[in-house]
Amino acid sequence: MRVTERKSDQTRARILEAALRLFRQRGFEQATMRAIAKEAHVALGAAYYYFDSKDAIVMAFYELAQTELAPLLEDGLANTRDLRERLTAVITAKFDYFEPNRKLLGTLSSHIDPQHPLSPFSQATKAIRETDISFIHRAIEGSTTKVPADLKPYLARLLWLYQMGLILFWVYDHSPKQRKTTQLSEKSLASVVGLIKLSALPLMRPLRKLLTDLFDVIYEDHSPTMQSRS
Amino acid sequence: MRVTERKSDQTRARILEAALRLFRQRGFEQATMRAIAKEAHVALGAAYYYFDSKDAIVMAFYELAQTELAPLLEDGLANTRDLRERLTAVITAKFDYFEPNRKLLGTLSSHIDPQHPLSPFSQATKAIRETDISFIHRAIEGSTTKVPADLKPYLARLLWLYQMGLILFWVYDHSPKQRKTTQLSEKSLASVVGLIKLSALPLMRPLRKLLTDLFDVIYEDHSPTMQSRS
DNA sequence: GTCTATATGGAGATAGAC
DNA sequence: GTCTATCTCCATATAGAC
Repeated sequence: MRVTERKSDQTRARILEAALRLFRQRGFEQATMRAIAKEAHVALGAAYYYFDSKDAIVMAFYELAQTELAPLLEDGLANTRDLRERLTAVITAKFDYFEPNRKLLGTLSSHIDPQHPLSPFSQATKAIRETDISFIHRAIEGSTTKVPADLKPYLARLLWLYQMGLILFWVYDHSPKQRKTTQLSEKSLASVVGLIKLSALPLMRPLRKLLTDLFDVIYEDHSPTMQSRS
Repeated sequence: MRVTERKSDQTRARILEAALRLFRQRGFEQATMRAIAKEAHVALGAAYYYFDSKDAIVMAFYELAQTELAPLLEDGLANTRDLRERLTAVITAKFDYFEPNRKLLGTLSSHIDPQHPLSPFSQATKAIRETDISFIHRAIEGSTTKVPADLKPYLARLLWLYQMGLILFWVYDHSPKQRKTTQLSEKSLASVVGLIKLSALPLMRPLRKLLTDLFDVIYEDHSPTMQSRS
């Protein structure tokens, strides 16, 4: 029996799909585990057999999204070497992919707290986050734009944060077809790329330093360090 | 009987205090209405007599905070005319005041969604928000720093957002005594004020335009407008 | 008007039979 | 693996005493 055909995998997938369907229709809180189980034609206990908790379903959604998104991001990066266009491709791919689940992402954005497992900044989502950042990294690396050496180690994370901000705005953007987000993306992206190019001027070194210093403070590790005695 | 002595006001206050105490001790979700009622030495029903819901208690906390914060902010603005110092005073006053409830603010920051009543961006908290912004406005107006005319209508809201960002960071800052936030505030505040002064150069006009344009997109009203025919 | 006692209904989660 | 039956806990509602 091939692994991909295992009945349990199908059931699991069915439950996940049912959950996503309900999340979309009625939102996260309204979609109770009972309703999800019913929608998937399994008993409540079965749903809990496959997913430890309701949050675990969300985690599975994150992982599924990353898997499905990867090739789309690949495609986006294949077509151009212009930095602005590359970043646009990455962001647009995400908007397109998440469009059906925009409202779900909305209620999930409640979890800003890095301590909460479902937060995009949490330990639990670290692998997903790092993969995501690596796409931004590649968008930069494969472009024709030259990035100053002192800025290089920071830029991908910086742009990732920027892009998370756009997504957050998008999630709560109630304008028709999220037109405001489109405008905001276009205008701000042009500025951002403009600033990156400007920042390459030798004159701008102090400003770059300022920025990277701020970033160092934010990411600085304050947790009690292990005494290593090699 | 003086209004301030009404027994019901005392009971109400006692419930609010009990709630805040529990919120601080165990966090928002763990502090159940039952526990709050017990802590306040009233029956569960009494708590609901004074507050329509658990969220209503939080709203009362917001309002209390604003009332108690106002004179502290006044003081902060009375001592200096330097813009950086004035902004620092406002932000520091808030950090100091909210220190005991930092974790509570943390769980409340879940409500980023402007649709949620408890969100700092919601309709329900608009009055509080506007008062808060007016303090930033006064910090700017009473300072010696000259603000370009085209930037003026935007600056208070812009700095308010910036300051909300700092508070958000502070709320999740687990470094000892929130030292990271202190560093971040100091460094970024100096830059911000520096940028404001720089932005006054005639040369910088296009950059100001860029910024205000972005801001217009964000705040632009997309809701169906009433046909007014006066 | 103020408050107690009790009820409702639904949530996430689990134990244990099949 | 999958089910049924059940647990526990909660926010909230209400009837009616004082």
